[in-house]
Amino acid sequence: MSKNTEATPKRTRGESANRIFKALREEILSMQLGPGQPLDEVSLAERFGVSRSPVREALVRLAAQGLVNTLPNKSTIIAPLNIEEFPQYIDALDLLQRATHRLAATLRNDADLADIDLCQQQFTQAVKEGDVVAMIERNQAFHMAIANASHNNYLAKSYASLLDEGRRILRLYFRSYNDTLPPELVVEHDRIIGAIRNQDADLAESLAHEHSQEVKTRFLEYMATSHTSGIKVI
Amino acid sequence: MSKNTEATPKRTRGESANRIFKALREEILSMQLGPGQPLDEVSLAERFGVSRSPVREALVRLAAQGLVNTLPNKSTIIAPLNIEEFPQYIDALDLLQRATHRLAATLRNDADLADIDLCQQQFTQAVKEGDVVAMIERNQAFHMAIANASHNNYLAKSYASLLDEGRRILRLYFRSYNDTLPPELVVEHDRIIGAIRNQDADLAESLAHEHSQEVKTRFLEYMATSHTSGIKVI
DNA sequence: TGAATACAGTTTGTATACTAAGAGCGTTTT
DNA sequence: AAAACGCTCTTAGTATACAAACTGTATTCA
Repeated sequence: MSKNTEATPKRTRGESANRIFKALREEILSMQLGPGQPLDEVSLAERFGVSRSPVREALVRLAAQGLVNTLPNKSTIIAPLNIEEFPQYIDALDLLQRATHRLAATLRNDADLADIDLCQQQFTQAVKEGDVVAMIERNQAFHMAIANASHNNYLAKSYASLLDEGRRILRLYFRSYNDTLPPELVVEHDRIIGAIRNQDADLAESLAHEHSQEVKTRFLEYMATSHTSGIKVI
Repeated sequence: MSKNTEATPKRTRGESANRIFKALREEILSMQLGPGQPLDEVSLAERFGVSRSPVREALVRLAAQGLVNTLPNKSTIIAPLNIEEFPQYIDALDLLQRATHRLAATLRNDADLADIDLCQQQFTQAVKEGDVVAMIERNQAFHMAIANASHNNYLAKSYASLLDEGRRILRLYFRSYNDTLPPELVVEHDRIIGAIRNQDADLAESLAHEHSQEVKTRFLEYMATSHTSGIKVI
């Protein structure tokens, strides 16, 4: 193993715990760190070139967000993603998505629209380049820009945590298709933008609903597919 | 066979941070610790008889829940509750409350109903005794029992964080009326229980909506009341 | 007199040291 | 030979030590 640490030379005081938190969070959400994988405090400290203290702070924050599970006196592991709760997840996502997108259509201002456009632009770019990880991230940013345009922090915060949870499932889903990206996602986003720009709340909610149901359908199809049917077991 | 560790009272290791977290959380939500009040790590460590390490862990977890704000290199303070966002808060609470209570009416089982009944019993007791802090806590437990009966962890978790946030506002509200408790709250809860027991989803949602709107109306009336109108300034 | 700076005190952020709780493995005891 | 005991090793939880940043005050200089 390389002894190369990720320690930054400037290391502003009070930022190292935050730095580790964001780095680990990104690796967990992008599935570079798989569910169930143990996280050792000492090796993390070595990797980031700090002591265990900021590492522990980062782990506590990750645990508070449900991204890792702390086994008392043993280790902390990447939180498993329980696929069996997927229908419930979609129900919750659908509700919050409809609510935020409907409110956004009513309450959005010019600055909100500009933010949304920018996110969509970056999303489109990621799809074009076939960068799945970036696409998932930009997709989340796009919907969060809309949620912020709803001007309801409470709904936006709940919605954000659901989108976080979903990033790992989406990663799993696209990975199963060798990371090919369907370009119709861009069109769907464009339609949502149009509804919000025209302040058509009913249409925005309806499109948000279709969008979440589409995710549900696609993922359930993927789950129903037998990936081992071509393998002879006897 | 492993030993029954629950029986041994010396399970202290690994619990002190959790103990401090729960104690501080309760004091914040019950407004014993007022918004804006600074929390000093050293005095907290002295108070709980531990070092700063578990205290810091508790503070980090509280910060993750939004109950305290960490000012870098300075202090952590109890998070201010921003009354100006109250209408947005009620919007969010209303949405999640309707969703969870509707789902609960459809999906509840006998164990759920027993839990809800127990919470309502404890809530009634607190109202009878005029114990406002206990009443607010039991009210939250009652609605969370219903949310758990919805069998959707994602919605329940979002709803729980909103109820947490609301505990402080409710405390503020009742304190302004010298902690007198209106007994009709018990009746409203009983009606909700009836709808859920009868699996009347529409009624359960409707009652949940009325319930949240009632909180909104009462609180806005309270906010609109001029508490200084009897004081001559000139 | 007023502003700027240096100094001291306080408190957080990080590093390190110490302790206890499990996990693995070998030895001992029937 | 099998189960129980104990040894060691690893790792998390806690305590303590040290360093950096912010606050306030007092002194100095214009």
